[in-house]
Amino acid sequence: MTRQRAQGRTGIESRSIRRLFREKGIVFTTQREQVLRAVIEAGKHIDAEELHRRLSASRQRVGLATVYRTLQMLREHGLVAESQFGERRHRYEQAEGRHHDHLVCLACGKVQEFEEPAIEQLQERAARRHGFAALSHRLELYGYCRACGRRNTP
Amino acid sequence: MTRQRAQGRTGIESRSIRRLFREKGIVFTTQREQVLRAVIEAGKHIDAEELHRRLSASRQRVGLATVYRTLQMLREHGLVAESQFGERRHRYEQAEGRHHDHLVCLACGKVQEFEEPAIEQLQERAARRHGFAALSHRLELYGYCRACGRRNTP
DNA sequence: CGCTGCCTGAGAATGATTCTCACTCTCTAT
DNA sequence: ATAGAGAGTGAGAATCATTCTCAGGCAGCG
Repeated sequence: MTRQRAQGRTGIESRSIRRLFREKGIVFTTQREQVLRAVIEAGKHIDAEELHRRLSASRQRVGLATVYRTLQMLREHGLVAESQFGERRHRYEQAEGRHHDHLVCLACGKVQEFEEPAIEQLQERAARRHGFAALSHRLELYGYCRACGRRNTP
Repeated sequence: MTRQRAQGRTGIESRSIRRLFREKGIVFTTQREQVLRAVIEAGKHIDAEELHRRLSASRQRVGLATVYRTLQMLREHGLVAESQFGERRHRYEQAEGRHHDHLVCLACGKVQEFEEPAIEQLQERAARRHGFAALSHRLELYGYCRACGRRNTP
């Protein structure tokens, strides 16, 4: 298979993951390392089962229960982000420094990301107005992407 | 476009629901009437099972499967709105003319609604910038409500 | 009023996620 | 290093919201 992927973007060495975990107070195990690495390599919006499948195929076997446990733990530590696009299952991606939201196409299912800092500010303002201290949020727009929109709305 | 709604508060007569269904091309059944009426009477964020419980207690018995089927159908016709507040189950409410979003308290679980028309506009703009035709959206802010925030962050 | 076909209900099925618990491994203190 | 304590793991069972199945019912048209 392909070699250790692009060391620049996704090629986190074991040593740095170990250190990352230590900094966050997370006990290091190879399973946890594998899961985090797989989420990062997947690139986008992967679900637990697919993650489990990939891990079983290559590298070391990791139990499905552990995949779920680890994803939840990584989420609590802010290392992965969880979304749900009107589907039953959750999807995960590496938590970026900057937050982004999602455009979900109802026709082809494609999910694209977008950022709109102004929205974030307004959200914060709206929350504050209600005496609410917002920690995180989830914003998803449902509709038709460029390709499908052309097809469906003449 | 007739603004015939709010017959008092909950007192929608059978006749108007019948007509409403007809206008939407929905076959009228007493079960469907009961479900819609119960959602409206519940007032806020009720889930399918609770709805089923209430219907079984009072009025006519309605099967759980029918509750689910009907909720989905009413949602597709824009008569009820569905949300999911980080829980497993979905919650439903009467679809209002104006859209609103939700503030979900991570401590006490309380859900309050808010409106921020400016956010809606920005969303629309962001979507358009990506060639995306937005039909609906879902925005939830997670954090601490006024009461819980005082307790947790002194 | 009688068909035709959509609607309903009870229970089974589904499927994503969580739980259980015996066993294993990590980490810290020796 | 090493051992001991305690947290992590895996396989399968359990959970549980939701959907499916299909025999029997009604709605609505003619």
